[in-house]
Amino acid sequence: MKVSKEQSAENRQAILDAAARLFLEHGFGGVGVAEITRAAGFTHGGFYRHFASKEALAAEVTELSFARSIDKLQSRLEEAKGDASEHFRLYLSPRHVEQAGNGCPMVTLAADGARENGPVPEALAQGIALYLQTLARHRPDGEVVDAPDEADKARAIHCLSALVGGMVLARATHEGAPALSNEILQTLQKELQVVWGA
Amino acid sequence: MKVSKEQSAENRQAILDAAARLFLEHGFGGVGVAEITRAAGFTHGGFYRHFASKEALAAEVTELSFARSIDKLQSRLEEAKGDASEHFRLYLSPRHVEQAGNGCPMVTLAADGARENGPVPEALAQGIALYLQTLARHRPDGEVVDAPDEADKARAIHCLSALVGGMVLARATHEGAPALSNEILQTLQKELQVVWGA
DNA sequence: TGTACATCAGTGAACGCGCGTTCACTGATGTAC
DNA sequence: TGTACATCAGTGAACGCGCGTTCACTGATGTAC
Repeated sequence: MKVSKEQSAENRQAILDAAARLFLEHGFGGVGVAEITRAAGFTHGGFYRHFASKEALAAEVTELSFARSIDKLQSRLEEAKGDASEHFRLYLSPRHVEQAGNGCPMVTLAADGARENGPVPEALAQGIALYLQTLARHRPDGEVVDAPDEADKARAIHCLSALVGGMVLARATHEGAPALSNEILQTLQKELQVVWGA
Repeated sequence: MKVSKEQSAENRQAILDAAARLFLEHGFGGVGVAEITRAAGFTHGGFYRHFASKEALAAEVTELSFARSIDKLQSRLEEAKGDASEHFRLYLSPRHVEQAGNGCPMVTLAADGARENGPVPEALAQGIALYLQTLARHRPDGEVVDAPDEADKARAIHCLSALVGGMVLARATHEGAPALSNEILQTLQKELQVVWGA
């Protein structure tokens, strides 16, 4: 049966939200179209009324996840007036280790998506560039600059690399070596506070 | 036809080597048993004389890749008498961005393998733990200690996280934003030299 | 040492399964008059 | 405003394909005598 335009738009968003969560949890290859639409409350046949292909959905999910991640980063930095420690604390939390579905797209999708063809790698590169730029524009003293200098960019690259790598390692050791997983989180929090504050 | 024991052992190793390269390039899900055995010079049917399953192969590849990576790290640190800058230079090189097949297993396999079931996650956690321990035992002044202190461990976690995360980001931006990809490599090299040397 | 035979590494066809995608169909929506 | 009809979101069966795995077979290896 046909549904109203508003309902259809809501349903499309429901598929997108379910896909974002499931892709972040299991990777692009780890979840199928049928599972995604089922999670959104539909059957798989109607999927192609909303998206041209699974690949197109993956690209849109990438964009959406980065947009949400960057919003989160920006609001945290602005609330704390440039103090990034709260962002580090939330990023490097056990919750973020366990709940990948609402987490950072760079941890789960970057390695995966870089190997894809089609529109995903481009969305990925754009997302990373924008994330880094956002981070670089916020200085430790609370100032927000339009054109970050070399030190701002270096600080952003340093912190983001350590956050992403640290989360990859913390997730990978979470089951087999949970003590190490926690040590990685705790240690990076202290280390990055120095990097950011210096 | 049957082949000699020596030949058979060589063939098994050829499959293992081909699998290591292909898994590191395309991830565990991105390459099939048939492609792996073909790359090693055989047909897929004989695969199961050497390995119980694709999963078992993946676990062995994980162990092998970590062993090679840790050997590489150790010999580089020992040759340079504790100066890690040569290791950072090689790790953060364009060659490592482009040739994942002979590169660090943490960049490609960690996010992938942590989501698997079976023996892979365990091998992954063990590999990361051993890699970190090896790094922590080598001090900047060239001393090699048996029991690293807190500062040694923090240094190791900090540097490894940034290396892995940096490589993930450099790979993900390599096609879509090559200038940024290079900037990440260059910046991290300088930043980590400070972290290591401090 | 020579011979007869059991072993088993490798072959290639076949199996079953899950996946992305297509399609005929349904029936509520939205529109033309 | 009311009615007849075209549209199209969603359904569920079906398709084709590639994958991991199995299996009967081959023939060189290695062993028992």
